[in-house]
Amino acid sequence: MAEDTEAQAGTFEVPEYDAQAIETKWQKTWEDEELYKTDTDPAKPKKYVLEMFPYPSGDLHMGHARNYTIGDAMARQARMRGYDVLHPMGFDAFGLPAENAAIKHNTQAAKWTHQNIAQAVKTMKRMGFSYDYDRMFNTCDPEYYRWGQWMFIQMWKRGLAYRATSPVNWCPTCKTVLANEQVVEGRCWRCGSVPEKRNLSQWYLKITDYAQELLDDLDTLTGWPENVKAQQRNWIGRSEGAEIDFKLADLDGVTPTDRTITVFTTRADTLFGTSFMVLPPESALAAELVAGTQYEADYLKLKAATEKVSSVDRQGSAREKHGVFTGRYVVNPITGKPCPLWVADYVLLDYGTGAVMGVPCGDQRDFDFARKYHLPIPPIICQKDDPLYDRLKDERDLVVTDVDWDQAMAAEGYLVQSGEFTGLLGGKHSPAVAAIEGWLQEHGCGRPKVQFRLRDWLISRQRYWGNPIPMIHCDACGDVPVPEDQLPVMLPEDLDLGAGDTLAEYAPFYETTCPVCGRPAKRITDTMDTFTCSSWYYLRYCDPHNDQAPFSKEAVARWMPVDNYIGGIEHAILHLLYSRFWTKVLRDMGMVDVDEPFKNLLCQGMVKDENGDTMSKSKGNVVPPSSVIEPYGADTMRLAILFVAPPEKDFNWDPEAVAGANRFIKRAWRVVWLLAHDGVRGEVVPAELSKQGKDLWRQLNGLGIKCMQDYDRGQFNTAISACMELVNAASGYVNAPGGEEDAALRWRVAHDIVTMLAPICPHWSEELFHAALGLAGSAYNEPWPEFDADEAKSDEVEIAVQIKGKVRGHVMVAADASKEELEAAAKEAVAAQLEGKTIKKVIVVPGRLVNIVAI
RNA sequence: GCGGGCGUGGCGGAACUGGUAGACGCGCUGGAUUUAGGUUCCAGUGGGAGAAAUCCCGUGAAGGUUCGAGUCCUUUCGCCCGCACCA
Repeated sequence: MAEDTEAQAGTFEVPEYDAQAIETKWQKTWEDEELYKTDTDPAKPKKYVLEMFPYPSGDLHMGHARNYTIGDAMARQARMRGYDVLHPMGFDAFGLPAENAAIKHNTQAAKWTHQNIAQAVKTMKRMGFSYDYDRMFNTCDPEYYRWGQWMFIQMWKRGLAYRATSPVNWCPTCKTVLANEQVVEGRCWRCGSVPEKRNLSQWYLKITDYAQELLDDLDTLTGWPENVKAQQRNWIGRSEGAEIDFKLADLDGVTPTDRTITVFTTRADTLFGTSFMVLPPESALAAELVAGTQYEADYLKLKAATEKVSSVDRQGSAREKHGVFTGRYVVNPITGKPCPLWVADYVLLDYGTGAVMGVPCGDQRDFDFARKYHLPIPPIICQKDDPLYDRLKDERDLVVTDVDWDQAMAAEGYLVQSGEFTGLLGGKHSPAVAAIEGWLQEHGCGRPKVQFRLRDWLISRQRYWGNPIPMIHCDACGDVPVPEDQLPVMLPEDLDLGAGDTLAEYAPFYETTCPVCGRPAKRITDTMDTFTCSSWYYLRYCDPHNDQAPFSKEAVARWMPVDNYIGGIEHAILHLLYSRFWTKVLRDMGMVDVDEPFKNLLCQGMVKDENGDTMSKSKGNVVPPSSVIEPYGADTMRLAILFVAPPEKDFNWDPEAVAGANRFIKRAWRVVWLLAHDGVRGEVVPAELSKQGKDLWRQLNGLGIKCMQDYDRGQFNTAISACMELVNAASGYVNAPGGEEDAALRWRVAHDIVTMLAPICPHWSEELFHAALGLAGSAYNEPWPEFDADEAKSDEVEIAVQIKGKVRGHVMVAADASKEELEAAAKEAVAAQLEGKTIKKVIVVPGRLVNIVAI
């Protein structure tokens, strides 16, 4: 009988691995059978796996391929592990590139967009991604953007959407305003132009209402990478301090008036050191105070100069500060002394109160400014070992002119010349801060204040290809929302962008009547930032065909939050912060029950070229996915991408690594065929296996468990390496197989290899599942194999014998040896080296090592 | 300046809660198959010494805790990323 088996194995010819034929065949079958339709079995636990949807600017690139391969492996694995899986895909279809392409090629933005989408979908299908295409939508579909408009109106009703006039970032190239988040390193996030400051009437969403919660809830996001959370904390920029009221002095420069100017500071402890106050050039108050005075001309010059200097130049130059005196004074509330009121370009209008108390001793910027304009630098903080401390600690109001500093004092130190507070320890959150804030509050001229760096989200864009803001401006009634039964405000698709048509000048769009008074009125022609569209798309996937509401509460309750969200780090602030905000707003509207939309976040690393440079069309170093799919197939591509590095790390494209992945897939193909052809489906009885069969069985269980744990951790590279080890072991077995007694084992190992690799190489697995294993149905629906940790243990293990922590030998012992037996065996193994030494202590770690402490 | 992360062979990377550092792969070396190249298969591959058993050194550097440290603590050097005149 055994002879027969061997003879068969010898003559059996393994079919060739033809990736192209296999992949096209199964892709068609999967589509015909709707294999990836979302499960709806409430008895099962759910898993929502989502990859950040793409902007359809052309075909998919390597970054997309990596992103979606990671998500697909997660989704497939979850399904096989018994989860009800939601794994959708769609397109973030509004945006400037489509509009620019339409202008350039004299076509329509919609047409260009849909062509790109068609191509991208084709590539997604070619990659074998398991999306539920029935749930696919594009944000430019009226059925989708309708609800974005509806949500805007709900926010408007709640006071979370508003219109305001203020200095905004205007990109001269994109011809639209930008949100703060979209000005990256002082430049437009999309085109790199330096935005201008313009004073415009724009629409905002009140994200600042949620600043504290957005910050606090970051602590609950244990499944998010630290750097993303850090970036968001940074961006929200919470800072604890105090507001302090200074009275504006009368024209005599001494007598306090009724007008106050309030500053924000985190360093109330340095109040005694305030020698001037600064307003920003844009300040309306400053303009008013200098109007008609001798100081006005200089002020206007500074204001004009500041407007001209871009934010990039402001950072790039040596940061020289410019200022002018206003001719007026303010009164320091704690000393009663007058301080000159200046205007300077280093103060920001929109942070804090837009006014700063100048403390040159404690702040480098104030110090630089004081030096340049010869303002006093009163010492109010120093170290106890500084001779200055002894000189000043008991004196009051000493004018010190002989200090020889070239920079402000260290942030922490002891107060001097600070009245009753002299001697207290000063610094951020110091006793001195608390004491002086207490004094201010008691005297009614100050109060604690929490300040955020985060500004409201500017969402209006002066562009065509976006979701129209559903508002109407009526001269009589003001801004009124479009009635909800008239939604969506349809974006007209017959504009001739090539000829310069814009929404603002397109009468058929903007001409309307006021829904309140019925008189002629004008539609708002701004569209919404595309990030509004991507702020809730993950909710729509839960219920994509709903035409009564954006989604049903039940559907969202079933699937949210997203369990695994995968995408690029470039959205660390923009999309991920906006989506968190949007979710919280919808929660407060009673539409969703979750506080946070994304439970686990994975920011995949970049795919760079062979030299470590980012791939780009202009550099000509782009490796398109097709260059791998065509010669090797999608499965090799997927395997290579996941194996070469952990998902969150950048990696350099390496053709050798791809060839290696292809080598493995072919080797595994052969091994599976040989095992399966010679195996029989049935229960493995470990006790009856051949010797080499027992070894293989043990390894199967051990590696199966390791592989599963690695999948759970999202460590695909090591999950694959476990599969490789198993294939290596099986390959060794095939070269010297056991007999009939191993038939069930052979089949089982073949089956498990196919199953364990199914999330990564789905076509390869599906083909073997049917052709080699002779099974019906789909490998995608195959339950994950069960492994037994006990079966992974061998009877004997090799343990290390250490002397004082250094490995000095190895010894084979029974796996279930007692500590005493281990110790005895270890001592024997290194007896020679223990000679003449005294054993102080022996540490026994069963299954691993024995450490003998001997001197 | 503030915040986050990372330093392991020739390379990508393993080592999950301290327990035999370098799994797995790439590359390289030798061998088999082949007319040859390629493919495939077998063996080897951190550095140093040695014929070998074996020994010494090794996770950016220096200290520390521990029977034992890539892993924990302190200091330090280097690199990457984010924010930045935010008061």
